[in-house]
Amino acid sequence: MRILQLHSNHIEYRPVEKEIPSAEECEQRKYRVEELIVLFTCVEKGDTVEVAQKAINDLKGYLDTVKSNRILIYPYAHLSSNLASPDDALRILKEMESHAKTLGIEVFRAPFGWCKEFSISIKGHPLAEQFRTITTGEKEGEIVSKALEAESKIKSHWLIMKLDGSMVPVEEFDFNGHEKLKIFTEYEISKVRAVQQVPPHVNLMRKLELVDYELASDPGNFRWYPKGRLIKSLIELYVTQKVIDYGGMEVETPIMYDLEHPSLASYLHRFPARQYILKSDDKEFFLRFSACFGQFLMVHDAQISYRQLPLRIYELTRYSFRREKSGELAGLRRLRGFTMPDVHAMCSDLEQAKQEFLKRFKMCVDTLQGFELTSNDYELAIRFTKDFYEQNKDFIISLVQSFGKPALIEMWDERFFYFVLKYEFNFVDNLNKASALSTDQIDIENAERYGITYVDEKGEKKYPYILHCSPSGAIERDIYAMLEKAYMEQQKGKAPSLPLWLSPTQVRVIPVSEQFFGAAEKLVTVLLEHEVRADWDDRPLTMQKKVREAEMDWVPYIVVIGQKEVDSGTLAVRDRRLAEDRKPGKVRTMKMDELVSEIKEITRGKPFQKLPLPTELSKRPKFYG
RNA sequence: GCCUCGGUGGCUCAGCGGCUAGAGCAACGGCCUCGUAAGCCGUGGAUCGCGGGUUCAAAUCCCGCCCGAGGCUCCA
Repeated sequence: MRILQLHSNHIEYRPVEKEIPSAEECEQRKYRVEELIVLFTCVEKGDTVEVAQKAINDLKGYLDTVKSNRILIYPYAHLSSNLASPDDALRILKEMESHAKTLGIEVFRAPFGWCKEFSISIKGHPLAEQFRTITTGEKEGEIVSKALEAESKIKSHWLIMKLDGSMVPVEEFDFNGHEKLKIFTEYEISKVRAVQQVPPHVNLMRKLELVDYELASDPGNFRWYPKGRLIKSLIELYVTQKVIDYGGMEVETPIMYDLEHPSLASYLHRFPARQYILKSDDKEFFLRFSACFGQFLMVHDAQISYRQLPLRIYELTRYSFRREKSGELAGLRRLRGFTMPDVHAMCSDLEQAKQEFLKRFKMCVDTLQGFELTSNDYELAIRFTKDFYEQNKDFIISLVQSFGKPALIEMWDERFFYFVLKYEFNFVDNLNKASALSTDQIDIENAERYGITYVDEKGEKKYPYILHCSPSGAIERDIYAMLEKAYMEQQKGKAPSLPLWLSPTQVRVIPVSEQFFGAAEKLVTVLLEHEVRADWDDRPLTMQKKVREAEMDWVPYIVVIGQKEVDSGTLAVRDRRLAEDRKPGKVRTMKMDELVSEIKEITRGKPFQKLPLPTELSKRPKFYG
């Protein structure tokens, strides 16, 4: 509903002729009303009785402000191109009239369905002219809940699957030795609560100058400082490399799609309230919430033979957008704009899908390993329909056995999502919150919806099974998990750190005094030539202070250079990994090539990029703190 | 979205109706030229989140909004 609302000295109007057959009966004379609010009102498609009442309720405050209690409801179709039917419009307008009367407002209503002439005199004060758009606010939510209503009735059975393949209800499982699985299970089922505290990774991401909130954007859209950008970029390269090794074909697709596109609409309307909508001319676009759209549309248009299956297609979205409710956003854990690797596999039949699924399961474990996250750091959840379980018991058991720890099971009596089987690796953080990292699912619905087919041996078109996998989960969330894990280590008295291949500075060189600036710079040059990220501290501070700051930057190797090193040709290397129990890192004596080959060995197989910051610390701005 | 808590120099925080709004860190200037987690002195820097209201007087009390966190909910 749209209302042009005018605080007027008076209005005069006269019905001239009927515009539609269903026009209201009325006296064809001149009407005049003094000292009132004129509501030029346009009823739009989908407006309900609730909208009518809300329009009047909202108006009440305005009437008090301008100290008036007289209104004229004037039907005015010209405010929208999405009109309700005349019958509906009249019904809504009458509802406004009667609702206003019950609130004690003096109401006039101009006849509906007439071509009218009018003249009006409007007051000049700042609040005199207003335009309002009224919706129920819950409108979209209602569509969602209706779509999901049937689904929410379907019962989930919560179980734990042990390594021998047996399943017990969660209440009967002995969680001794599986504390994190217990926390995760409780989080999934009952949502237990934690203390009030800023998530540790939020402080760390800012102190380390990686990422920060951007107040000028929508909440949940972050700014990335050089060090954070480097880390994110390295992870992006790393995950992409993993997927290409597995056989993924990397593509790139648009971030926005036509809201009215036929194959997108049905998928989309399941969750209509979570989109960013973008207007361009008179069209509306939504920002993608996953890579599915672009890839499915691309595969839809492709000629695919059974010989080419499984067909793996991959994109790393920068970004995917989900307009999560504001209360759900939390640091890097839950964002509105995030980076998501997404690899789909089209498989000919269930047998092929299962084999492929297993292969990808291993890829996921392997990918997280690169972040130094192992099965000790996350919990497996598997979700499936009862039917699927009955027919594929051994397969599901093999997943749990391959994982090596008991897993949380959610089993449904009936299928209500588009998938029959899904798993995630869930990270449990310092606040006992769980969030999914890697995930994969077997989708039996979307091939048909998107018209994705392949040609089988007999020359017939068939719908493939589609697997949806994110081997790492959102990149931001990987960083969240690493920072949260580092914080846990710190609580245990260890030095928190990032994996060496992700450390923005791998080697920090600290000259003992200005006399050794030249030597320090030379060391850095050599390290850079070997593709080691090195920098040196040329600021006018004491050496002790520089060591301290390097430690607070989580620099893995700190090399102090003075007369001794210049004379001996060796390096004094303070090794962060050797720090224990809040004691400073041990200093090792090493040759340059030993240090380089140690770093090369530890970072082998991982991507490398230069640090996008000056190598002299004095030339770096402080982005935070 | 709802409920609760918070927002004070770049950062962390103190002040919670009444002197010119403070401290530490950081920045800047100078001294110091240093051997593995904070050297010393000085200078500049604040529309107290934004808007409105109450009051002789508002960072402080009230209302609305914005941002963050926690809870509820949600997580394709």
